[in-house]
Amino acid sequence: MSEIETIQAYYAASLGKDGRITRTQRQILAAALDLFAEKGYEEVGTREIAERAGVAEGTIFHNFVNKNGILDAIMQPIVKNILPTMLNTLDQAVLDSPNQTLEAFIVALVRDRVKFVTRNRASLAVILSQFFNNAEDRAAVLGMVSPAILTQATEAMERLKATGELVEWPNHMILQLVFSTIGGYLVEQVLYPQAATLSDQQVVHYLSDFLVNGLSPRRIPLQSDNTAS
Amino acid sequence: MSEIETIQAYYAASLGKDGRITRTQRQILAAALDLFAEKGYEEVGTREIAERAGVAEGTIFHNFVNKNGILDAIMQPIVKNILPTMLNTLDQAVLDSPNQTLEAFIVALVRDRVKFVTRNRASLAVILSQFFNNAEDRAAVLGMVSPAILTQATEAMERLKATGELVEWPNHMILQLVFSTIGGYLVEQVLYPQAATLSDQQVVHYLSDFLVNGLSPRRIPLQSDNTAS
Amino acid sequence: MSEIETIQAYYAASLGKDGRITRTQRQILAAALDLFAEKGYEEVGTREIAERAGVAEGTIFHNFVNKNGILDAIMQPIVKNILPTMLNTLDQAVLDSPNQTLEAFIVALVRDRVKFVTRNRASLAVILSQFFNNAEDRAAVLGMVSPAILTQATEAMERLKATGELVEWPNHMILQLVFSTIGGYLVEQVLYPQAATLSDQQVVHYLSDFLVNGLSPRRIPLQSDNTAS
Amino acid sequence: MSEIETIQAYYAASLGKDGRITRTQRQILAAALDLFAEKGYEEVGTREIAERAGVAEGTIFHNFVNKNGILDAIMQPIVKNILPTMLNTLDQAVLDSPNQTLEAFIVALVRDRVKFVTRNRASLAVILSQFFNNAEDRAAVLGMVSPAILTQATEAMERLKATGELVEWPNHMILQLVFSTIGGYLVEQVLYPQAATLSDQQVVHYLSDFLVNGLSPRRIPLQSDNTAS
DNA sequence: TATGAATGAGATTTCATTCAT
DNA sequence: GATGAATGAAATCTCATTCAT
Repeated sequence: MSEIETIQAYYAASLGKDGRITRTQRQILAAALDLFAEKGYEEVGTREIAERAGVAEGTIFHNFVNKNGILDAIMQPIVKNILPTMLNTLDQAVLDSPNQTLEAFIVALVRDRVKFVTRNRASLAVILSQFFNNAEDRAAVLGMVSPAILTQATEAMERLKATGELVEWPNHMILQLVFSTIGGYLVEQVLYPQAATLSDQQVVHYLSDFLVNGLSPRRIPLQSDNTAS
Repeated sequence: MSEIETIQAYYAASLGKDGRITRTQRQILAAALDLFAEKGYEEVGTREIAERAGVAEGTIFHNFVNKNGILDAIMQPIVKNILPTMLNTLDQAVLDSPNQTLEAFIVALVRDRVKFVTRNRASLAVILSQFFNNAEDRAAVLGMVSPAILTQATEAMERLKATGELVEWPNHMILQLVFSTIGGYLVEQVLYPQAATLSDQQVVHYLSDFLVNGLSPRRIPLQSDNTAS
Repeated sequence: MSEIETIQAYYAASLGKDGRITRTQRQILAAALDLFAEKGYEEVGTREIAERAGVAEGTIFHNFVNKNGILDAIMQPIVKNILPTMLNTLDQAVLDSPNQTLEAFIVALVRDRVKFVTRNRASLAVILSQFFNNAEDRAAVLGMVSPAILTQATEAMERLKATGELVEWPNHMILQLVFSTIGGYLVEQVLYPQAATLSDQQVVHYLSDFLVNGLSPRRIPLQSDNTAS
Repeated sequence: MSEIETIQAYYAASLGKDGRITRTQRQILAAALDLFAEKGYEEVGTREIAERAGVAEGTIFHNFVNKNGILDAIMQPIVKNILPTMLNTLDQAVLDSPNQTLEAFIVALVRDRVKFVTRNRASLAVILSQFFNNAEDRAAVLGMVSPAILTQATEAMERLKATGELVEWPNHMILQLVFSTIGGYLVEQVLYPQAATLSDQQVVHYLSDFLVNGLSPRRIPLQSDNTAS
């Protein structure tokens, strides 16, 4: 994953004539982000957004064409740029060192995600909400996982299984467990932004350790212990 | 948890005068459940529900007072029971055999949830959607996690830690990981109902095994092995 | 004015097959009377009436055909029977003694009205409300003042003017003042049923005295006094 | 009372940003006033108002928030001012000439009210209707009779009694009679707007004369005359 | 006779969007 | 570019009334 980890940096690309985001646009986006995260897209009216942003209702349509245009402006940078980039980064790491251990692999994977979640809570709340509420938006999020990436991920898993680093479970199930663990952290952060009792570093440690142990091939002594009891 | 594992069984408690759910009410609930699960609560109109249910629009309001009343009738039975019974199971398992292994404990927990998810996909889809979309509904779901239940869960974890069955991590983190793992399965089922490639039994095996290994105390040999490599 | 001064006595004539008013009908009428007087006809729903009456909604239509049927049952006895009777009584009194003084005449007039108002507060509240809100009901109330009665009243006023008992003002204005004075009392009673600080007898005295003095021909000394100052 | 005698003049205070009433708002208010006066508030739909006003239905809600908002805009200026200014007049009359006769005093009072009624027939019809129909609106009208104002009125009456200008009756009864006389005229004007056979001046004369004679202390000669006859 | 579930026409209200200024 | 009044389609909801039980 590269340096671009904040949404603001992406607005320039999609808004404004000369790659610049207007003060007005920023006000509207900030207001909408707050409100969407708090109440959900459907529950927020354009009048409300305009009021909180301190602009006229018409100004919203001047700048974003649609109510949906605001949502796009919030989701696009993450869905179209950051997440794909992140997935590519993951893949690159795997490709770079084919004989990497599961631990190193997972730690790298988790660390990036945790940082990202911490930095983009509000936007992720909106994306998460849309993901579960709108089939189209869900497709958009899922669509960014290109088949190529999936293929590469599958290859990585097979390689790790071959070297005895990964349990011999269906790849589909392994992926689900990895996503669940990271996703669960995401959900917690998004829903309780205030309760950050652990440092990012600690979280990375726990999640990685949990995943590594959960997905490592079962050792003989562990099995015998269980059998013995 | 035990006997009550289908939503229909709960409707009786909250609807109808003598604990019975009317044919009309069932029609409306079925239609609404389908539509909500498919398009999301906000996207479905009462007219549409009435049409699919084969009743007049007024009949909806006669039976459920509100559009929101339908949603309540769908969510209530699950929301009011899923977590409490889940933790009941946990408590029961602990009471039944205080020196039980983490494995048996988690297997019981996971098995119940997997069955429940499989049986109540549509309703859970609606609840999941509302949970992320509507602060009020989220509060309703979370509000039912009474402090008493949390205390019980905490006690159970402490006991397992004391007997060396559970890793010495913050309880909060352990809970999050358990919820993540089961929740991830829930999300997958809810979003891709068709793709059931694994049997319930297999899923229970994988999830349990993953959790048990992920949450077991780290063995010295494992650590030294890792360090050695 | 005869003895029939309470509404209940009239229900028999318009309801029930054998001139009897059912227990159910009484319940409905009582509930409706309360509610109409409190919130106004339009603001009260049939569901509400049924609830307060402790009957099913259908029962109302069984007994009164219409929602409007209830209103009719409340208004009819007064509008169709009592008020006309009262007006005829008034006329009779005038006819019986053509050379009566204004005082005796007005005292008789006022006394009957005051008693009537005191006894039928609630129903009068409903009638008053309808009078100002519904052109049709207003016509019904006004229609009960037959031209014949008006003619007789005019004759009475002319006679009193001829004998120097009544000011030489337009009859129309004199009637308005009489109605105003009595109507003002009606309004006060209807709107503040609780605040009955004066006895009927006292009220009759004040109203009569006020009317007699207000409508007596002006004496010379009074005029000269004013001029002198 | 003085200058502000038309409702339009009051709208400015409660509507529009810079104390101005929009052309659209005036159209809506005019249409609503006509319809409410003609059929009563409950019988008029917003669609009907919009049609007669020549605007879209949404425009009503854009400008008045509620259907009830229109009613408020019609009632407020009058309700907030009619009684206060009425009693201001009373107070002013007393301050201007403490030794004024009852006659001059009542003439001033009546003249103001008669003018007001003549000019605001339609609005008063709506208010009158609501007053008798809706407990809430009634409370609003009555609620504006502040204790302070009542105190002033009472003091004025006591002063007039002390100077032998006013009959020694309960203040409450005197007020009722004054209100009845003026209110009766109001009702007549509101219900039969067309039948204006008398000029304002004549009406003022009759009502004042009636009140003055009705409320003047009874002269001994008058009493003896009556007794003698 | 009494019931109360079902009805559906119609009422109010919301809201994204347009457009003249 | 910004405004905000106006729009009208569509949504939710109310309510008197019917009718099978």
